[in-house]
Amino acid sequence: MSTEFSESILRWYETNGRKKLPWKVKDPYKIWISEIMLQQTQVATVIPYYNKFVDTYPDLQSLSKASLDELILIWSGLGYYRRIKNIFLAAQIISKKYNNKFPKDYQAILSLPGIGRTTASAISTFSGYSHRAILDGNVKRILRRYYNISYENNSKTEKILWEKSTHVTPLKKTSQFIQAMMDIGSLVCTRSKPNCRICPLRELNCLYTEDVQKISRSKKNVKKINMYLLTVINSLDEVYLEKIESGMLWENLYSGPFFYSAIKMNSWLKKMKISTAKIKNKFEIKHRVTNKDIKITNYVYFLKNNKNVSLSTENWYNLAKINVGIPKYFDKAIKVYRSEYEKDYVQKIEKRG
DNA sequence: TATGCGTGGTT
DNA sequence: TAACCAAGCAT
Repeated sequence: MSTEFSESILRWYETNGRKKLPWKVKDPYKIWISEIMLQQTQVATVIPYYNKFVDTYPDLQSLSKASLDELILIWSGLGYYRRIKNIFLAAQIISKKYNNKFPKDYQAILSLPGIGRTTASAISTFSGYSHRAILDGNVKRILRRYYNISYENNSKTEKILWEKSTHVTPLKKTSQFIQAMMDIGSLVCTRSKPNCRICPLRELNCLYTEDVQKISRSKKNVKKINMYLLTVINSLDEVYLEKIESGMLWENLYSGPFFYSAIKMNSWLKKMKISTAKIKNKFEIKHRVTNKDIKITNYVYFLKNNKNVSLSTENWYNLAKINVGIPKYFDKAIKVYRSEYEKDYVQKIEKRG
């Protein structure tokens, strides 16, 4: 164990650490929810989602009663929806196998769906159940700079980084230490323009001068995709939504029907007996996911009487308060539509500023 | 083991 | 604009 390293980090934490984040609590359930939300997601984005979540589901008992649809609704807009499905599955396991008490055993935590080594170690350590190192993006960046380790992303580098993290992580005040590392990573040892002047590792033989030349990684293959989206509205101000099939992007969320070719969209309209004369508006939305650049053309249809079409009567949702989880692009589409066609909505938006 | 998974943000 | 990153995990 490297005492000098950890003592320096812990001293910094005393005066500069983030000790008042909403999930700085003792409840392993709440710590778990926060750790899942924080996977690949920034603190500022998580805070409102976290507060709403623990307000709605304050404990494991309330969570275990929730349906997947309800959980997807509360997760709506946060992204990486597999995470909430795993929370749902884990809640069922905790309910049946652990009598609705969050497990204390590290291997038990690690075996829950959606929980890998870093998340298990963070939950376990923050809950006071163990004293383990983590290896998130912050810790990686600090260690790479401190030890001058290349930015290669292979299993060998990963192994070295885990060894280094375990090496510097103390067995006492472990919780404060790993929190401090993440705080330093996001506040001091930042990706661009790190503030070495105020870094606690400055006088500790940190090897950082400038980032080691990043290995020329294969060009990210971002695909440009056209998507054809249908926003079908009826005279009751309801919108037609379908559950997105498993295997698709955004599976289990709800959306207006969408297609990856205009031909398929048109044959769907024909099958549903929706006359193309009913089209009310058409506009474009740009939406980007990790490796896809999606140009969405949204076609708005208005049906005065939806008895003449073949759409199921079960799939209509109040436009002003859609009570199922929808992807961000559909939220964008609805906002554009409402701002153009609902005077009240426009006024509300203007009032809000 | 390289890739898919969402969204918001920076450079 | 395009590339890259953010409290990673599962396959």
